[in-house]
Amino acid sequence: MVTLRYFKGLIVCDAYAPNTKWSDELKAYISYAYKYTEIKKYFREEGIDVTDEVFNSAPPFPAITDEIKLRDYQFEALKAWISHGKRGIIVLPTGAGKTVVALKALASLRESTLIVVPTIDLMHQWANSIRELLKADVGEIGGGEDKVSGITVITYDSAYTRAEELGDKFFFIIFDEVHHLPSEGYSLMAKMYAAPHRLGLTATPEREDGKHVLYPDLVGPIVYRKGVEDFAGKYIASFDIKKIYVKMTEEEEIKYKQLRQKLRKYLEKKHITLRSLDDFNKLVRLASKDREAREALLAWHESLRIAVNSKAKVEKLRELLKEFKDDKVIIFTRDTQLAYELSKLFLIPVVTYKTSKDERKEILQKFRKGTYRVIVASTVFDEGVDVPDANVGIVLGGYGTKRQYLQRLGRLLRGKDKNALLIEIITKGSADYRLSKRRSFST
DNA sequence: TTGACTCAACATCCTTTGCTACAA
DNA sequence: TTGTAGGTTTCCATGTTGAGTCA
Repeated sequence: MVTLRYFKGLIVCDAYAPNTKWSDELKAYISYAYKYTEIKKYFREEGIDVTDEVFNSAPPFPAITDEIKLRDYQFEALKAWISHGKRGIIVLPTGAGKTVVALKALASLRESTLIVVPTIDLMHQWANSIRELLKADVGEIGGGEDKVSGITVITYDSAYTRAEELGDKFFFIIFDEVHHLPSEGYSLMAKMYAAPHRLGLTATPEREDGKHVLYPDLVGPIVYRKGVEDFAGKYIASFDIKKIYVKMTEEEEIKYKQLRQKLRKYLEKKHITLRSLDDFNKLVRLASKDREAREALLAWHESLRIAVNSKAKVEKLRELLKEFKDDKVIIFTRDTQLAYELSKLFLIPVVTYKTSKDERKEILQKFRKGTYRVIVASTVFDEGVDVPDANVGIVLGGYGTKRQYLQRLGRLLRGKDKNALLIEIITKGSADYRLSKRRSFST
């Protein structure tokens, strides 16, 4: 006879099982809570009786009304997840209804559920969807709210700081925007919850740091995947992508070359070749001690800024704003400085992380109503913000990641009646061109 | 409750154009 | 002569968010 208990993010048992280790402090074998299912299965297979006290304090599942109708692909996704033992990740593009699939899973499981989301905005959005679609009572934790219920929505940060206390209260855990999960702190959090049933949702599972390989251990494998190209024109708007190339001014080009030269000289001197991210990090480490390295790195930053924010882009933008004078347009920049400059120059509202909550809300509302036709944003809208439909997006600058690119495109695809257009303005012969190539759609 | 602050965590950051020292 | 590793176990900048604190 073996007893399984939960203690502060750990499963505690009085006999050995694979994945456990002896704890002198607790005088028992322990493991991170997420190994709960495996441990229990092991004892069962060994013919050992198990007294399971792990979920003794789980809140009851509330009364719900389930009238959710799934589209074909949503049903397929759900089926795939169930057939993988109710563990795994569903990849669907923005606007294809990931939330609905998750709510259907929740409604069919009827187990106490925790939904983990990256922002407070998303927390409220999920809670509202649950109230509307399931007519259920819902708890919220984060952003000043603190109510645990049989269905609870929580921020990643709160899920992390309160993992010890909440890890034994939910059988089912949903990670929205699951690409956040593999980071150091959050992956530890995922291990401290005992929930045997796990569902991850994202449009963009791949991470720049390669840590997406951790998914199978933390959540389960990718069980269903569809991209934006599978749905364009059907469930989300059809779209076109247009690239416009511009050149730096003579002045910019001279400055750009000077800065690049500075970087190159330093790299040559130190026999460093920038071939991988590791090489780059080497330079960053050097810059913390070596003044010359720091200057070389600053030169790199500055050269990138010049290329990404070139004057020709602004002039091209002026033309485009005239051309699309009847459309709803979002302009995306890489840094806040350019966002504010464009706001001043074209007299359009701007949203960055410096914009107050109230002001942001007001701007988005007016954009939704049509009072504002054009808005400019830095990288704030890249994720988790419910941005009203626009049909034209103009990218002046961004990262070299597919994730950001897809997320920005996703901002335009919410409404399916209009054809969306994403225009990228790129500075030729510069680092900006390489960034654009890296994030480019056709891999 | 709010507002203004600070702090911590997370994400991005590369692709050019083969050196030097040391061990086997 | 040929092959291989080249730093320490953390972070040059900027952008973004959530949580916590204090008035």
